[in-house]
Amino acid sequence: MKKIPFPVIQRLSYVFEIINKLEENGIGKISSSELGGYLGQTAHTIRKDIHFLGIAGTPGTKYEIADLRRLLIDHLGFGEPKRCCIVGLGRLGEALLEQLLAIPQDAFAVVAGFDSNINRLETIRTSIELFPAYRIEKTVRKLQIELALIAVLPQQAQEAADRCCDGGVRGILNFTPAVIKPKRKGVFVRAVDVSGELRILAALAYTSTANE
Amino acid sequence: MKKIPFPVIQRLSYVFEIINKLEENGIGKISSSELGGYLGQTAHTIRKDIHFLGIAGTPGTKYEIADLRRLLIDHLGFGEPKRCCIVGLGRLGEALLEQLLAIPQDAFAVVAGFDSNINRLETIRTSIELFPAYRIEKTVRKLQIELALIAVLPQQAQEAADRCCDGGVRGILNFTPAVIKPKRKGVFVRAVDVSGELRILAALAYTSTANE
DNA sequence: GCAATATTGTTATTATTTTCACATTTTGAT
DNA sequence: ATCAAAATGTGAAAATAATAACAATATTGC
Repeated sequence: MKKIPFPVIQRLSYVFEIINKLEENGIGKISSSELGGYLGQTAHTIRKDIHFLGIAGTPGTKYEIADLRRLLIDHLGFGEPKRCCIVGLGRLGEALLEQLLAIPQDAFAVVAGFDSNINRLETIRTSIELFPAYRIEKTVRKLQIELALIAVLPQQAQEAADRCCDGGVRGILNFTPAVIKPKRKGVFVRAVDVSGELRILAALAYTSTANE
Repeated sequence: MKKIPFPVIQRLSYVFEIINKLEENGIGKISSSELGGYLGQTAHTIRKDIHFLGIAGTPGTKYEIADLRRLLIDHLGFGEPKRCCIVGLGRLGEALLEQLLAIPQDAFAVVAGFDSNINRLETIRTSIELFPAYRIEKTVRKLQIELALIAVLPQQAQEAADRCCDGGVRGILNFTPAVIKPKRKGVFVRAVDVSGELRILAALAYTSTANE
């Protein structure tokens, strides 16, 4: 199987999100140009992307959403819900938990939360199981958690990530300003860097006007 | 002036963050390979990136951080602090506020917060000024706010963004799952899409093992 | 039935981005 | 002084990604 380039993975992930919503609304077919509209891309790009999954439709007809969905599940692993945990249940961690539980999606299941402050664990009311931080490794392994959201203090971010790696997660989403390096090979890290994003926005706005 | 490609802007934004931290620690020089280490990039890439800013150093010597800083300020507009506001002060908005105020940085100044719930405005204790949502446009204009963080409910995201656009912001950072389209030309939008990021992580992990 | 239209599959082209290679220059040790 | 090591500037090459072009196929309306 040929490796799928990252930008393609990015777009196809979004395509999956879109067709799921459309399917809920009872829509059964969609064209590459329609998808392009949702993504802000051309129909060419979409077709090329889909082509990485193999043949998905027949010329002259739109794509069957069910077929697309099946291909995306097979090639990108969007099958059974991925088990996630949230490490750090401060304001941010709680907000993330709320957001993820609010969206009715079968793609992700938040199955555990961790915090180093025991008192904190007792004050939070939620449907998921909560554990003290020292039990991250064992719990991650036991519950077969694949993805971890890190929302602790920046100073504790690397340690939290290390414990998740030890437990066997496959991906880490880092919400702290600290840089996290995966302890094991095969663990992917992505960062949600608020001030970094702001800086990029500022630079985009500046360079777009400075050029005139 | 030649247009700077987006990936370069992204990396240079990060470089700015790094050299600021180093400068605080009293470090005055840095090499392209050291910077590359921080960014997970090669020295070649870094040099090429810096080259978009013009000549920054002299062969044989490392880069003077002060010079780099000056160039980044001139070309990417990282000069005076950018004024920001947060729209939506639920758990997420409050967490963002906390995070931005906690990091001692002169790059961004959060100068206003908005929420449609008046009671909410009275219960939050913070150093910044708070306003009801209907005053977004006027306040943004009056305080010359350039960047807006949108943390409202998804259903209200587009409307909140529209008001910010009317007030004259230059960039919007969208924390809701909803897709926001800028009302005016010249306004940049970036999204912090948690489930999207999770999906990408899941796909990366899946494709990396499926290939073996 | 047939032409017109819309749609996908596929190849080719172009543009962009990354990587490499090397000349030039400074620093520092011997 | 001289040589080696390390660092930047810069142009070329390679890899990657986006865009375009077009052939093949189905649908629709008449």
